[in-house]
Amino acid sequence: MVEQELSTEKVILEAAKKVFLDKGFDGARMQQIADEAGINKALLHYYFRSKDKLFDAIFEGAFMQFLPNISQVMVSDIPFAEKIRAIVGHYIDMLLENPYLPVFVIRELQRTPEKIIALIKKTGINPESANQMVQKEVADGKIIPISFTHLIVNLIGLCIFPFIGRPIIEGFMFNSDKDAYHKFIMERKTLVADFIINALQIK
Amino acid sequence: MVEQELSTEKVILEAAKKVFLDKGFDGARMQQIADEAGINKALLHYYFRSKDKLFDAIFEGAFMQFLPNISQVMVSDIPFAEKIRAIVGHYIDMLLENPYLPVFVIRELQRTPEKIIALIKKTGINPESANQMVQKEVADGKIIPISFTHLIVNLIGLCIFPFIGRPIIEGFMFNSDKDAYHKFIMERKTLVADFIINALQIK
DNA sequence: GTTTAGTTTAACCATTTGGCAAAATTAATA
DNA sequence: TATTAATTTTGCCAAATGGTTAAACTAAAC
Repeated sequence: MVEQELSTEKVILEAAKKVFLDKGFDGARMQQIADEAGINKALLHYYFRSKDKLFDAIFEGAFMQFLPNISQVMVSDIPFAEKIRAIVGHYIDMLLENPYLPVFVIRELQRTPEKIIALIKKTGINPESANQMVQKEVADGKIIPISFTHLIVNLIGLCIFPFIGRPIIEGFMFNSDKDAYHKFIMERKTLVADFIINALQIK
Repeated sequence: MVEQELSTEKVILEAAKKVFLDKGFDGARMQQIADEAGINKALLHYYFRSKDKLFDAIFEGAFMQFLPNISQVMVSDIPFAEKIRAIVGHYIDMLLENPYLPVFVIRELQRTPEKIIALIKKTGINPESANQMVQKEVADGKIIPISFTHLIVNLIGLCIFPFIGRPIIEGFMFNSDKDAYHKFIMERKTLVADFIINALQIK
């Protein structure tokens, strides 16, 4: 038989993701997840023994989404400036679709840092190729001397802060004008890339 | 008579600040705060009727500390580049002394955004003078066209992300080498300012 | 018709917030 | 100094919250 509707497990995972993303582990309630999924609390435990296990089931995916995939773009055969534009553009697009992701990851990063470091290491992500790519640009005199770490920290910081600080930016700087905030984010897709490219340029 | 030791209220506030900063409202426990203060749990309720009230008592101060004081520097009579250096330098110094502050504020900003927007508005902070200052630089052709909002969002994002992302940067990029992380932050005091100044320069 | 997976109801129980009255301490007054 | 009043602190417990489990029920599969 064809399952036309989502399986219970999927429904739970989706509900859990929604609630955990919004409230964080400490703020989330099993009851709220059950309500969101349209089932009862006990069923959550039938599928995922505990709150912790349920959380783990959604966390890895969410966290992986959070990490920008730098390496792929960095080793591709396009000019350096285009690489920056591509990474920033894709990353901000992802953030537009998952605006709660940064706050969620940051919160959990503070709660269980070791667990998350272990997760990154497990994935085998390796910044070495991207690092060498950047250092070659530096050596060739194409960009100012800067370590890969500083560069990537700058890039991510510039991309995520508008999402992290949304309440302040939208509520205070834009007097709760949602459209103004959205326009602001859209502007940043090119503005941030240009900002970085300009900052890296040698005078 | 001279009170050589801190009053009970101060001790409680300090303990509360420490625990709330680390764990957030949802993660903090009254018992833990009492332990930290070396007093009885009931005494917390005697001084501050509820967890909410105790939280409010520490929040405003913490939040105000988080906001960089831009206006003061912006209207001062020094070259624009020096203003950027001053703001970034002071802000990173403050973050070095209060490394948990950004995550704390971000977490609570997500939990009760309205409350915090109201708080900012209450303080009467006004970005207008700083805004005009920046727009004059733009009009005079000293820097590229950029809105004050984009500029300040860039600046804050560049400053706070290394603190927010510390576990990843220190644990993953620097293989848990604390000294390397600290050196990295120190480098950023000048690097971030230079990065911004360079990015704003017209070619 | 028996077994099994999925689901619900109901309850349990640990944790945590918060209230209250008594005890202890400090300050004020006779 | 003794007494009284006010403040601070403690121990204890009520109430609520929230994660977890047990038991019962349903429906599908064999």
